[in-house]
Formats: sequence, structure tokens, C-alpha cells
Amino acid sequence: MINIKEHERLNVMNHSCAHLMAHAVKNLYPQAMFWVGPVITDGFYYDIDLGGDAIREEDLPKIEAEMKKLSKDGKRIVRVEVSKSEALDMFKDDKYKIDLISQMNEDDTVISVYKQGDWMDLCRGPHVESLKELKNFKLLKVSGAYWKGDSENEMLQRIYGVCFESKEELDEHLRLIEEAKKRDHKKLGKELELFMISEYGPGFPFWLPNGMMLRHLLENFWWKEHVKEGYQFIQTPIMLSQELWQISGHWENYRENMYTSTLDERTFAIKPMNCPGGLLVYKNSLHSYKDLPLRVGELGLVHRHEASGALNGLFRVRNFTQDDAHIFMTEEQIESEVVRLINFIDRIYKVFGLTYSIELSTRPEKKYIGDIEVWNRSEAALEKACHSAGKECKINPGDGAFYGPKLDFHIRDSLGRVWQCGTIQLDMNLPERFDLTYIAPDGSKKRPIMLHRVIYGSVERFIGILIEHYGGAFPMWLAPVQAVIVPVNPDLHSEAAHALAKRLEDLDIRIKVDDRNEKLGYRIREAQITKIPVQLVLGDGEMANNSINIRRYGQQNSETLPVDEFVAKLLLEISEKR
RNA sequence: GCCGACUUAGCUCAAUUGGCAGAGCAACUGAUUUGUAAUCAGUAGGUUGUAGGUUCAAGUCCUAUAGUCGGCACCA
Repeated sequence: MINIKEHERLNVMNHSCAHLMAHAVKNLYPQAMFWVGPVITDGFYYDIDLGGDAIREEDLPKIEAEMKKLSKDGKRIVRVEVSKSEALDMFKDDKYKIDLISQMNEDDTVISVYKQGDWMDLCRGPHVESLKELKNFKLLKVSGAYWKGDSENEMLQRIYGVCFESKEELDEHLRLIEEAKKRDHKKLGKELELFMISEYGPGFPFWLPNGMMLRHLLENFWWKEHVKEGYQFIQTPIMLSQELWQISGHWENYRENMYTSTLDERTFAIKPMNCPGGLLVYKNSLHSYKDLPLRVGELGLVHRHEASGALNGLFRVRNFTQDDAHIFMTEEQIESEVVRLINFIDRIYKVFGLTYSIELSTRPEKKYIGDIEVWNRSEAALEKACHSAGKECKINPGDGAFYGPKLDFHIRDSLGRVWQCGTIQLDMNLPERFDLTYIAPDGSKKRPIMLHRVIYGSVERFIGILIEHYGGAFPMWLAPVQAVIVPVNPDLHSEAAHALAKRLEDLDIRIKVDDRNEKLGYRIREAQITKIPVQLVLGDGEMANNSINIRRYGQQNSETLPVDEFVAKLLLEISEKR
């Protein structure tokens, strides 16, 4: 665990390293002008305008070398405080710095400038004392970045880098990056034949048999767990008429990203969300307060025309399956229902060995609908539910959707990377737009509270995360092929191998027999490469004793067990989802 | 969509200043009968993403276009 002091020190170093990099860039590209160079979760970046010139990835070593030179030279970093007019004069050749300074207050702001040798930068600080302290750094990538983060603006060049106290820490960081590359789900998806994406359908993944099995297992697990939680299930159409999307408001807000089709002079849109369909189902019958909370699940396939540059393997696709559910309830039921949901989500994530943190996003300053009192009560209910469930929850003020507050679940994978998957969102908009009601005890019609929630988020994306989390070596219950039987001599032991396979198949174990005319080592190797959890070797010895030799994925050694004992152990491992 | 890089056999990659498109693995055929990460030999496999252009000659240079990747913007 890194403590706060070390963390601050690391941030200061990275910030100073951003300055060091900018200094080096200025030496190599005198025309360069600089916007900002902040510290980020992993390292730092600096946004630079090279006036038409371009830094390429291959130029990074050159910049690093210049940085090393400056570091060795070891200039001290000195803080200077100046007035606004002095600052404007000092940076008169850099329009970006002028822009920053112009936004500062005339009188009461102290403007600080950090100087190192002949180079200086407008900066709040703090910084390390000398460039000498910056030794263990690496520039990682270059990219474009819009000025002020606004796509209407020109693009600057952004250089990313990291800096550490010790070479060991830097090496460890670079090792983690390499490890992440090895686990890339796009690479493993190809190697393990899980999915493919054709150039005929950018962003539309195809599921290959192995991936389809994985998907089926996840959906099946999802279904069973939801039955336990009192959910009902529906399926709503992929395509519904334009008028429906006008009622829901999606037409107005997301039309650009919706796939549409007009035939017989009527326009239909492929659903980008499941909710409107779900609401039509709710409205299909009358509901009593006695039916609430009503939990309705749908594994719904949605399509969204994402920007071409946003597509990324299974992480960002144009069609995906939300493990959606809508819960309709009274305001009094919010807290207990959310507690129940948090515990539910907790149970699911634990199965995958994923830890997580929860964030509560509250009412936006300006753009929101509904009654402020209801917002306050809902936010309080969500927060209280977190605490009742024994969970911490970080508050993101003003980060909620315009239609309601939400709890987001940020999961942490085996490489320490964070992904937002689950979310619980209250919706004060759609029940109003669709005029949803239930009959209260006094016979009057009341408006239910609606809650959207997903656990996987998108099944496709969740599988992408799981592939990387497990590095493609899935636990027994998820492995597309759970075991492969390798008869030592295909001619002599193949029959027994198939008999054993039949027995295991009857127990719903996903089994393969590799009785190809290849050496044992060759077949074992292939099973290891395809990350099949266990290899079962069957030869004369095993046939004589009704035993089986078991070697697990990633292990060198093997053990021999009576077949009955092995089967019992295997079934236990599967049922316990280890 | 924007900035940049990339695209050669099913996969992973070669191919000198523009000068005969090649290897390993996989596939197929045959031999081999296998005890825990690659048995041997042979065969086949390509309009070098696509469409144009420059050139005596283009995988290589130029233009356009599609897709992928790394970021940016976006992510109901």
C-alpha cells in the first residue's frame, strides 16, 4: 500500500517531470507553445502546439535523451511570484499561457512562475527542488487532444509520460503495461477463438463457439440469480416506432446515434435503450401497490451508432446486450430495495473475484427535472442504503443524470484497473412522460418510482473485462472447454477416453478428447496454450486402476486420482464457481 | 468525428536505396504409435485491405477510401 505522503511526493515528481519534458521539447522545437501539463492517475502529460510540426512516437527517445541531459545538468527549480502584468509580459510569446493568465484576477491573485535555468512555466506548484531528482521517467505515447477539451477547438499534441522515485518502480510500472498488453481481450479473443469483428460490421461483434459458451454461461448465471431475487423477465422488440422515442425523449436527444429505417412512410428506430419497451409492458396492465416493488429484467440487445473513433474491441461496440432491469416501487421502498440491490450486486461481483467501490452522483446544478424535495429524499435514500448495506460511498456532487441520482459501481480487476459496470439509477422522467401509475391503498392512482439497474453493464464489455481479468484462463465454471482427455496412445486408449468423456458429458461437463495422432507432449502443450483448465492423461496405468492423471493449466506437475474422486472434486469446483 | 500509427498466407512476422513476395506455426497427405509444452518428410496456401496514380519496374513512393489500434471528443 502506498501511503498519502508517498503519493503526494509521486504527484510532485510527475508534475515536475511534465515541466522537464516541456523544457526538453522547447529546446528541440523552439517554436513550441504550451497549454497545460497536469498529473494524472498514471503519470503526467503536457499539451503542446508545435505550430504545424509534429512529434511522432519515434521522436520520443530524442526528447527523453534531452530530458536526461537536463536532469544531469541538475538546474534548481525556483519559484518566482509576479503580478499579472509581469506574467503577461514574461509569456508574451505563448498565446496559450496568455490565455491562462488573462483568466486570472487582476489584483488579488499571486501568480507563481517556476524557473529552471533558462526555461520557465506558469504554475501553481509545488515542485521538486532540482531537476536532478528526476531520473526514472519514460515517455509513453503521443496523441492529439482538443484545446480546453472542446472538440470545436483546434487540436494540440499531447505527450504522456510517467516518473517514479526508483528505477524498480518504473520497471514495475512498465511491466504492468506489458502484462496488460498480453491480456488484451482483442488478442486473447482471437487466440482463444472467443469472438471476431468483421470489417463488414465495424463495432458489431460476432460470437464464436467458445465465446458463445462463455456468454451463455454468464447469462444463465444471471438469469438464475435474478429468479432468486424475485425478478420476472421480458423481451421487448429490437425496433419500435419513432413516436415512442419521441415520447421517451430519446429522439430529441440521441437521434444522431440511432439507427432508423423508413418503410411504408413510417419511421422506426432500432432501440438504443430497453426502457421505453419496458414501460409499455408496465402499462399493459393495471398495477396495485401490492405488486410493488415490481422487478422486471431484460437481457436487451441495443444498438447505438458510436463514433468510429470510439470503437474498441468489446469495450465499445455498436450493439450490445444490457443486463437491464426496471424496478417500479413506492418512494418508501427506495431504501430497502436499493439495499437489496447492493447486496445482490456484491454477491455477483464476488463470484468473479472483483472488488469495487460505489459512487453516488447527485442532482446537477442547473439541468435537472422534477421536484427538488424528491431529489433530496432520493439522494438521502441512496446514501442511506449504501451505509445500511455496510458500504462506503463517495459522493460526486452534480454528476447525476438530469432525470435522477445514481449509484455507480467501479470494479477493480486483477491488474488494478478500474471499470464502471454496475449502476443503479432513479428515474423521475420516464414515469412522468409515460404516465405510469399504480393503485394506492386508498384507491387513488399514484406515480411509481422507477429504477434502472445493470450489473454486468453490457454483457459484451463485461466479457472483455473478464477476459483481461482472468488473462484468458477462466475459472472452471466459465471455461468453454473444462477438460481435455489425452489418451497416451490413441490406438490403445482412445476407446476408454471416449467412454470417460461420455460419462463426464452426462454430468454436463464440457469435455474434449484429443486422440489425434500426435505425441503426448504436443497435445498437452496445445491444451496449455488454449488454457483448458485440466488435462486428463489416460494410459495403461490409469486403465488398469480406473484412475486418471490430472494436470492443471499453468502447472508443471500432475496427480493421479481414482476417477470417482476426480469427478466429485470437479463437480464441487464447478458448483462452487471457484 | 479529430490527431497519429498500422494493414503482406488462417495466425505471428520477414522482404536492403523502388528490382523474381518469403519463413515459422496452423491446414492437408504420408510415415511414425506416442507418458506430460512442439516426431519426421512432403503438398498446398497471395490481385501485399480496396480504388486510382507516378515509374521500364511498386509490398515499398503519391492520392483517395475502408478497417484496426493508441489517445482526444462522445458514452442516454
